[in-house]
Amino acid sequence: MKETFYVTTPIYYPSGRFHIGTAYTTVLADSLKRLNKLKGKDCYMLTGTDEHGQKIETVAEKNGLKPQEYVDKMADMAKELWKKMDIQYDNFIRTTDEKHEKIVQKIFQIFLEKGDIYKGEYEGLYCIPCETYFTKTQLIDGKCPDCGREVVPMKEEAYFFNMKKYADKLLKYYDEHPDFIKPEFRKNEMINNFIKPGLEDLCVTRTSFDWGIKVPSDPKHVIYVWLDALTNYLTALGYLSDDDSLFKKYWPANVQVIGKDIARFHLIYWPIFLIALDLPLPDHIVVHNWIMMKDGKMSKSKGNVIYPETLIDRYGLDATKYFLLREMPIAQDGIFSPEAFIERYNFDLCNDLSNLLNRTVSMVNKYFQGKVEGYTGCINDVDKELEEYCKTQIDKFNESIDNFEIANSLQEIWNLISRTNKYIDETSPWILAKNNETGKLKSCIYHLIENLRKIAILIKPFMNETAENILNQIGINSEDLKTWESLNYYDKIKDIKVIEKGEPIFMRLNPEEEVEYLKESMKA
RNA sequence: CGCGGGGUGGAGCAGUUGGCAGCUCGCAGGGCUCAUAACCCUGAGGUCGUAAGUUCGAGUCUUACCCCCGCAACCA
Repeated sequence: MKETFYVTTPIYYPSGRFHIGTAYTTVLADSLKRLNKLKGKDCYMLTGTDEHGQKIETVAEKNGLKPQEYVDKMADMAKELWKKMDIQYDNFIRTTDEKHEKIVQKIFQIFLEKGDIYKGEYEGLYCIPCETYFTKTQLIDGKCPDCGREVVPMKEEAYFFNMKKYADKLLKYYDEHPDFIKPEFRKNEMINNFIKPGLEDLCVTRTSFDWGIKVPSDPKHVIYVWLDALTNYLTALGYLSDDDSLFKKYWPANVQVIGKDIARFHLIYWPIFLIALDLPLPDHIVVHNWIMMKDGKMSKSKGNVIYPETLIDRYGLDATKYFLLREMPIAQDGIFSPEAFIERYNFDLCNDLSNLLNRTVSMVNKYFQGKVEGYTGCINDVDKELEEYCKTQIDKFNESIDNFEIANSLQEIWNLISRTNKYIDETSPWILAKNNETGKLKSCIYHLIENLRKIAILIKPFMNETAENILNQIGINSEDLKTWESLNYYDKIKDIKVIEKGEPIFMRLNPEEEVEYLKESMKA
């Protein structure tokens, strides 16, 4: 049986239009799925929407809709965006799915019976008009961060999950699985800020609104966000349902991708729920940082919000994905700026990659009527060095990927692209042609084509269309020459014919015009 | 003294175990013509936040101080 790979995104809260950060998380997960699929694994990717809660109730009302009507609309919006972005998810879970709701109730009952959940009182600072609790640190000048009005101390009956009971087990797990949390400093953040000072129990129900899953044994309570939301990763696979074959096949998850805003919930509460359910924990939880703007956080009031559609519609999906994956380090905030986007596009995609393909295809046509017969070995040290460099870069790529450093792994691919461009100057094929040094010329062309083939395979998980385009232009049709495994050999291309007139896969953009365009679109 | 991350040529960043300070962009000069004002080469530019210490030798270790950022409990 094939090795399985289960990757998840968070379920997104559809209280508004998805911005580029949401797209980034999803692209990251999708890329990991595609990579592992290419490596031959049996993959399953989950995404979805988190549709309950106070805020949804409020936003729906503002739009003159019932909560269910509103979330139906938003789930469609999400699916449409993921379609546009060619996200290959296998399941889209909605927390309003009846199947999900039933299992959440079941899980709640299990915890209740085990004594992990108990009834208590939730106390906090409450904004009456907003019907929301806030903590002291959330307040702005001591007032409600949403509406600016006074908050009052309130309490209500609520159920709590006994987190304290599991704190030691969680620490032990962290300790025994150093790769569980990526990057590692997030783990220390959790330990120092929350666990070491003494974990507080988590409130898992509310009575102040009812757009949520009811507690079966006490229906005036609805299950509050985290127990409902986090368990989606299990319910989506049919955990505790009549058909749990997917769960048996794919659990535990290999990688769960999240943003830093929900780190605490995924790094503390989620593993504890799993421990309490006596289930194995995921291999890795990858916490990525945020996409910031030059002037700080994206916000509508600053007029600096960039939506994925803006970039995709004008520059294409692959360019958009490339920028996100290349520019956003996992462990630091990345910065989006129109200038940076256009620079990446022109330098990396046009000058380096597209140009390499273009000049190579042109030479094969010019010197050999578009034909490449086969491998003729290494004619000289330059060839040999190039082959070795290629191998090294693939190793480096793998190393970075294993650490979820996607930006670095792309960097390694681009180093290979640059090295290949340099190889053309080192071998000067136009001189070889002039001097009728056919043997050397053949070897040079073969090496260029072979490197392009490898480059295409390496970028395929991140830029599928571009990869296919490259392979098509250099005439690689055989599926055997498109596999991940085929990165291991150098000599298998035989009797291919490149496209007669290669179209540039990326065309240079006018920086001034495009920066202007992006700035305008961000204001709107 | 809450915990953690960081301060490296004009900008953005790499720098595993201490051993001649690198990358991308920008700038200056050159090369080539297969390709896109592209591609390739060379050069200028840094007392690696400040001060002291350990060491034959520190961006890399220790201590103190200055500055920036993240986290700090129910916010998806």
